[in-house]
Amino acid sequence: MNLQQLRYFVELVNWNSLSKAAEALYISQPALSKQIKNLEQFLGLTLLNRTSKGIELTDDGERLFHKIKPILIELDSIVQEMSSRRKLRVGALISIGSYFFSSRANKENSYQYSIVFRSTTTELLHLLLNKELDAVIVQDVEQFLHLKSKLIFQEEYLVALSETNQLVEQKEVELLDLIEEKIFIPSSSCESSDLVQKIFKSCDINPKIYKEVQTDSLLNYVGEGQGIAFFPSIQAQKNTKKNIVFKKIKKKPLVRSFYLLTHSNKDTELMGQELTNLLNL
Amino acid sequence: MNLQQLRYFVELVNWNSLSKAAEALYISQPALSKQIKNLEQFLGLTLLNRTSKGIELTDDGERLFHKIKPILIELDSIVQEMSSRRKLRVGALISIGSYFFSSRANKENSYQYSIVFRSTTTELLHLLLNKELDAVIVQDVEQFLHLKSKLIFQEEYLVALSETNQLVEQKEVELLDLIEEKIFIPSSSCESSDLVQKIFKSCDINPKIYKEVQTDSLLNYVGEGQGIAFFPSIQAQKNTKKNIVFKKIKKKPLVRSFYLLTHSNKDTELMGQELTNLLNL
DNA sequence: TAAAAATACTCCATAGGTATTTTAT
DNA sequence: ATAAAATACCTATGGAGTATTTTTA
Repeated sequence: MNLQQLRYFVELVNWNSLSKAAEALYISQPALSKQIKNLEQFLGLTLLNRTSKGIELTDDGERLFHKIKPILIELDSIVQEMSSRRKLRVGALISIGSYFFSSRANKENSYQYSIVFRSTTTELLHLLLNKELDAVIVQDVEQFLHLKSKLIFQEEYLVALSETNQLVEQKEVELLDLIEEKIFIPSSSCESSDLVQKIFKSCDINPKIYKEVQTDSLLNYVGEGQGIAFFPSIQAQKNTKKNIVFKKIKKKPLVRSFYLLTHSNKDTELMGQELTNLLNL
Repeated sequence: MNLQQLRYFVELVNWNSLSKAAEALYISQPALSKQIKNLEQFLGLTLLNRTSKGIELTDDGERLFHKIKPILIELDSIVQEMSSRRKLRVGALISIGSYFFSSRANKENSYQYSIVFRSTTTELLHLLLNKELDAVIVQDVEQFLHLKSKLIFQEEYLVALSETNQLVEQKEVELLDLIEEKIFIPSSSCESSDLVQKIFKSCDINPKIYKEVQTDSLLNYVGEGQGIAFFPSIQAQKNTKKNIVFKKIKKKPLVRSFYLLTHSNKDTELMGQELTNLLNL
């Protein structure tokens, strides 16, 4: 005996026909027929009288129905109540999250989401697919398998220049202006370094790229006038180094897009506006 | 979510270890681990804190436990009560049943068994294997697949002679005395006709066998002195025809055995003595 | 390093599907 | 003849197993 059989039986009582009930349950008539028979065999009772014009409950069937229906209702309400205690578990990259979520949201737990941070997109997707997370915020992954996707935010990259660089005179710079510059990118493959390399490759430009380790170090190199680097505009806004200037790039060739990935559009809706509020824009 | 997971969870609470609980549940530790995780995923909650020295319930786990346990207990009691309404469904051959069961047992339904009659052993076994019956009474089938078997009754066959036959002088007859007689057996293959033929074959005796249709007709032929026939002693006792004499056969070469076949020895025990009472011996 | 839990895989039971047959009106 | 349920057969999901790895006191 299992819950499914009991649920089938209780629904069945609303109809005087296995076929109709099966339709209402979105299963085939033989499947329902079999499950009801299994239930009868388990109990050792006949629950239905079958006729060529439908079915009717036996006395035992009536008795079971009246005893089981309240149980199922109570069980459902317990599940609902327990599930309502659940917070939507959102995952995001450490590199994104630490910039995007206000400390208030993170610490006071005042939203109905709990947020966990992981270092790789792969790990986040894995957690989502295993349903250990309800949603993940990923960069530049618009589609993945069966997951539902929603674009939640786009952000351009700015170029960081030393204040001694002659390009600081221009209001905005062209990508082509930068081909003679030494470009510093994070050494470990990350969304930003991947994006930069991809864009240059797509333009058939072969710039001088120097890999460095830390975001902080990148800024140091730039500040010393040794080369340039690219930063998401939000990171640029947080910059405190005085000898560094950020310039927009014409036509915004470098843009990162954040997508919310979930299993169901319902979850996406649920998070909808609140997620935007959560973002520290 | 299913009942199994909930039952596992409730049992688990009695232990502070997945391994111990798994042992108590007679399943492997990984199986329990996975099911509890599935339950957690379904609810979107963490029910257990896992440590390297065991587990402890989270607040959500505590809450679920206190809500679910009474439900499971109630469900079990409903199942038990429903199952107790079940009568053991016993099947028997028409040919046996109409002789063996008193009309009182059959009609008043005063025993806790319901009895159905079928015309073939095959059909009975089929119903038992499909669990549409809990037990069947079969003739001369001692074992069948995994079914549990219990010998409940044995009965010898008597030979029916015309009162004009010279063998009526003897108190008992030998099987060999009968080889010159015309032997009437039912034409359609039944347990009795099979048995008679089998016994003669095993003795290397080739008697004159005449197939007839009905048991009643057999007695008519015998009464008219045209030949002999074999009958189970209980049928012999019921005979009302005055010109027929029944004689025991020396060494009881023709005996039929009735077995009770069930799925479980438990059912056999349950029926035990009461079944014997039920038999109209 | 030793325990407990989690993971990776394999296997098999069974729920559910489609096609067909049986049954009763 | 028709409508409903039952049966036969097939497929695929998931529960449970064994072997192994990970974690943490």
